[in-house]
Amino acid sequence: MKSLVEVVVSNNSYNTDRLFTYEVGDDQKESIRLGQRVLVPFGRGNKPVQAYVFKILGQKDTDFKVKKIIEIADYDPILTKKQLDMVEWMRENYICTYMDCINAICPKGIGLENYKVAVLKNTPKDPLSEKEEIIVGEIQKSGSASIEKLTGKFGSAKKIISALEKKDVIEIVWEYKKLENKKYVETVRLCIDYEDIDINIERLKKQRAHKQAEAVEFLRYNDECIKSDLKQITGASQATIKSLLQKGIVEIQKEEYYREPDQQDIEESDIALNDEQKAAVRHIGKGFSEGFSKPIVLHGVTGSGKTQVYIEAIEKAVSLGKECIMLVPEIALTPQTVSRFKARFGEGIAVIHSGLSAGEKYDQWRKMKKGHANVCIGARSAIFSPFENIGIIIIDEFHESSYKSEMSPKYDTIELSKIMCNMHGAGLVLGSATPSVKEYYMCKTGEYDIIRLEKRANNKLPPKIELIDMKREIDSGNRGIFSRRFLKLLGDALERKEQAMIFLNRRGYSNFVYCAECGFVLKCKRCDISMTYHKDIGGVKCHYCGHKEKMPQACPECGENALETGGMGTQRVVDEIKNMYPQSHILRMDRDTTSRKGAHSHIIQKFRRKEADILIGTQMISKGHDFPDVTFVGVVSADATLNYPDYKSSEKTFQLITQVSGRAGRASLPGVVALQAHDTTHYSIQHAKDYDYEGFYDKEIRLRKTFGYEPFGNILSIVVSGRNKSSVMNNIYKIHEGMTYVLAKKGFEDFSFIMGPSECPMAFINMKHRWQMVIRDSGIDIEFLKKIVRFVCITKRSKIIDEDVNVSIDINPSSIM
DNA sequence: AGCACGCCGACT
DNA sequence: GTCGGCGTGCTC
Repeated sequence: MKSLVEVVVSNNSYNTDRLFTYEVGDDQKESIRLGQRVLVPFGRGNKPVQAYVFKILGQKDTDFKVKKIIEIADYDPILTKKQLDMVEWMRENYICTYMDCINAICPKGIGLENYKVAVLKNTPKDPLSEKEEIIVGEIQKSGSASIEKLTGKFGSAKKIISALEKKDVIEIVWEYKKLENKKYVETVRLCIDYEDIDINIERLKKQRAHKQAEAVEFLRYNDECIKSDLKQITGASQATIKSLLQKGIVEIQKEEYYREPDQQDIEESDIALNDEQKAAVRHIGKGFSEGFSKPIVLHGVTGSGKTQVYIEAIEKAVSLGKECIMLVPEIALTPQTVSRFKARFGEGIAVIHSGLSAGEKYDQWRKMKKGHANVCIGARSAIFSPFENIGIIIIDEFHESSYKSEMSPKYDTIELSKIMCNMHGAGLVLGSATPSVKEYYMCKTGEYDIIRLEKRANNKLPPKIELIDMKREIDSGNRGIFSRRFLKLLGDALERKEQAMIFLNRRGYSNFVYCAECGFVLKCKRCDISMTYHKDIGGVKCHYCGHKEKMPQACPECGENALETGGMGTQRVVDEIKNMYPQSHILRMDRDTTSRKGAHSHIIQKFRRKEADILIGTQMISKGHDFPDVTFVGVVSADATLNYPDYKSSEKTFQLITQVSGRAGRASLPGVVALQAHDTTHYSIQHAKDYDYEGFYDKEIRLRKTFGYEPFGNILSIVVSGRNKSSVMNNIYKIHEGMTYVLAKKGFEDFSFIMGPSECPMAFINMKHRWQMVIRDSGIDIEFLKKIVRFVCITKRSKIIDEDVNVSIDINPSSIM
């Protein structure tokens, strides 16, 4: 009988994606716990690897040999018990490995470095060669030497080392080093009595230790000074402080320090709630006393003050001693929300988003883990906050596609939130002005609760939306980007010294470059995508792989000097507006102008301070920002996103128009929206124009039902990608074959629910060919389907699929391009 | 993944 | 006869 545990071993191999049994040593029995990180010998070479304790089996016997845990890596479990359950669930449902899930949940920066070292074993029986002597000497110097260093130092070390090993002179063993990315702040303080300070200073001066005397002088009035500050202010060096330390004059204290990512200006804004908001807070609050039975959708028009409702609900949870998670689409985009939360909850806030470095993320994680933060605000990965007792999870703008992960595991944050809430007995609030059709359907069927906020918080009417038919504009001779009405409304706003926003969901200057002579279109060398012209850099860029090139002088195909640009992007809009309104100050916000850290909030701040009249941008300008002086919003091409071969494109268009329109007239001034479109008859544009969510929903849900899309059915996509096209094709067919083989064995004859294999609509991206299979769950149980996909693509992966391709599995993908 | 084992060709 | 090339398969 041995004391046994089951662990998940940390390596990214599909072949080791299962639980392994290890023995717990007698000295470890006391401290072993679920979710802990341990170090285990693994494989034939007994290489030490990290592992995570998933099950504690207790006293058991096994019919196979077990190894012993080397050590417990950290006393406090990295994963909570609930997170372990979450890992199991994700692995099962998103068809991925244990480690895919653990990597998504755990912060980076707690790692392990492995290396082989040579140590001396026996004194040699026979005399050694000259080279062997050198190596042995090197090992002797410090008792052990890493193989890597030895081979780096001496070219032929590898051969000699193995010869020495064979002679039993040395032994190769594994060593490891724990990598910890903690930041400490060191504070210096005097540890002599106040009365003795002068005596000490005198003594130091006599010793001609002026720098030290100066430092002591400074500390007399500034006790507990941060070491780096002390150095900077008094000019003291490391040596100065060290000798003071040795003389026993000062002491240094190490404290854990949490890097605080962005020190935003914190603005206090305590707004009194209106009746609707109060009712919403009451409704949510009821859950804390009566229990939360179902998710709550908070459907509030833009500007209805949803954030204030969130704050009140979180306040309530905090006062009950519970923890809260507040999810936002992309935190870098909503600094205002963060600062409002910071104003209300102060130090107890942890902030997680993609702009943070690994170290900063780790710090925020520890802050929560240690209970120094009880509210986490962040992008989708904040759902993995290591809280033990969650009271409420809020997802703001929950319809946003950024809540679906792009990387394996391709999780759906809303789905995970539901599971988390069930485990913690917490409430789930989904807020949006434009709920996704799927979730709204759940409200209709009664699976979700719904609260409506129909009034804008300031009681203002929403801005009037004017729909402008660009076809008619062309017919009447205007071939420009902007209609006359658009320019009139923009000009009016500028004349009144108010601000304007212009939205176009495409960056760059123009989205394709073509030859007027032969019709050739410039495409990316790495992708099968047309290049976008960027006037500011005088070159073309590929928006899929980031590849940049100079703009060619002549057509690469026919050699004629006839290259022209077509289509438009934000840069061209800026150019044209600048031409028409030379006096106006224009800011552009898109991925090109915000790539630098902090550039995003810089632009926002500038526009808020009214240092510019017009803000031109993409998606980024559409959400969350509150600019009180914006009275005009222009949408250059409302139907641009409508023609994608994607079943969600209508929904996305409706949402985008509604969100953008909501930017106008948020304060006392009335707003107006100019909506330009070539196809003005489309239902998503028509309903968006009238703020008619219900009308849009009715139409959309009928279409979804007809075609069996969400929420009436599920889609599972398998994409194989790789550099070698024939290998990609070969492998997707092997997966297809593997699946149909298993299905046939289970009695299936009709495989019409599997579409493809076929080339992806975007068939070549970043030097990789892409082929896909799209599977619908009509006539087959989705859980059964997942099991088969797992068997073929994960369990039997190395038997079926070649090494040179990547397989990506996505359940209900947000797009099948 | 990463390592050991093992089977084969090129060399002392 | 032996060294080391990489193909194969296993990891508690």
